[in-house]
Amino acid sequence: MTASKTKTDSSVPSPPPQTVPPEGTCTPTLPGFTCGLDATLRIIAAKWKPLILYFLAQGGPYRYGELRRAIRDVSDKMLIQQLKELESDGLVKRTDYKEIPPRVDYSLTPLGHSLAEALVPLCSWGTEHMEEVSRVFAKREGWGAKGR
Amino acid sequence: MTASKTKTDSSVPSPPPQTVPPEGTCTPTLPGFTCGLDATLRIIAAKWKPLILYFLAQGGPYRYGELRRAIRDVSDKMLIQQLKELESDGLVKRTDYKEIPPRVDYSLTPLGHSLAEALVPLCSWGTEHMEEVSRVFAKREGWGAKGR
DNA sequence: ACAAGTATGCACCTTTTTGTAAGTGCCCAA
DNA sequence: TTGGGCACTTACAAAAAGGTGCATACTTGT
Repeated sequence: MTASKTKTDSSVPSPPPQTVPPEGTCTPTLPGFTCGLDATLRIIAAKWKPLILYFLAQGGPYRYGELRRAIRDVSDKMLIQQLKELESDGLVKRTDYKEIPPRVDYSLTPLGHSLAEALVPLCSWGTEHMEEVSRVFAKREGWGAKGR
Repeated sequence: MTASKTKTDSSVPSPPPQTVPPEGTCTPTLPGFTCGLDATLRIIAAKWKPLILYFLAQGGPYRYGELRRAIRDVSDKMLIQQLKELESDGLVKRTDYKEIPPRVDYSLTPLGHSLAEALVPLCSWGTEHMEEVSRVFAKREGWGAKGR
């Protein structure tokens, strides 16, 4: 077995050969998160969440249908589902006008805004390196059955 | 591009009801990506990739085993798999010393480095808002069967 | 000799995530 | 009446993603 289960550390002979290297930069402040990045990822790691946040960040509040059309290829189910999670995580605010033909809109909370801002560099990176990125994808798709 | 919805307008009632709103900020330069963020996500959206990049970014090159121990809970399969993808995507460089007991190490390419830097804000966000984040998780887990 | 560590490969299987299609209640326009 | 839009909801797949465990080839420590 490889060392997965932290069995009893019965390591006797030469136990600390290499210590887990970087320990400073990431603050393991709270239980469960290895570092800030880890914490962040657990909140936005979903296919459409970053896009939703980013979209909401750049326009004012959006109505459900607008978002739906703006974010290409997202389905109702996914959009609603992720909006709900974002809402219950305190990143997005949902406003229901309780009107007869339904009218609802979504906007960012301050927390959501701050996260959206943290996403900006990623967006820039993608824009700046888009050629490389698309080359990568050409490779993946072109080569078909192997890479991934 | 704040509030305008392309209403250039058609006073004509029917056909173009609402156009996809924000079209400026994200540069839809290349086919397939709706914006830079989209492109970036397609490259790093995997459970361990951001963590791998981030780790590699803060120490020099790491040997396979070190990474394995450093990134808690990752399995051999996943680590290797994602390292390979990162390698073939040009973000990570693998150096095989071809020694008898295998010895290999991984480091970031310049491209990988730039991406890792774009991840810094996310890491900071997580660190800064870790309390909120863990509250969110307490809710999710505590409430069990409903939320998510 | 035997266990353990090194860096992977591979087959098999479970869990998560995402997608598809259809349906709801209500209103307006043709 | 039919059709469409609005904002969702639900049941049922399909597809990823992730995990476990065994194997390799070789060395070193016990």
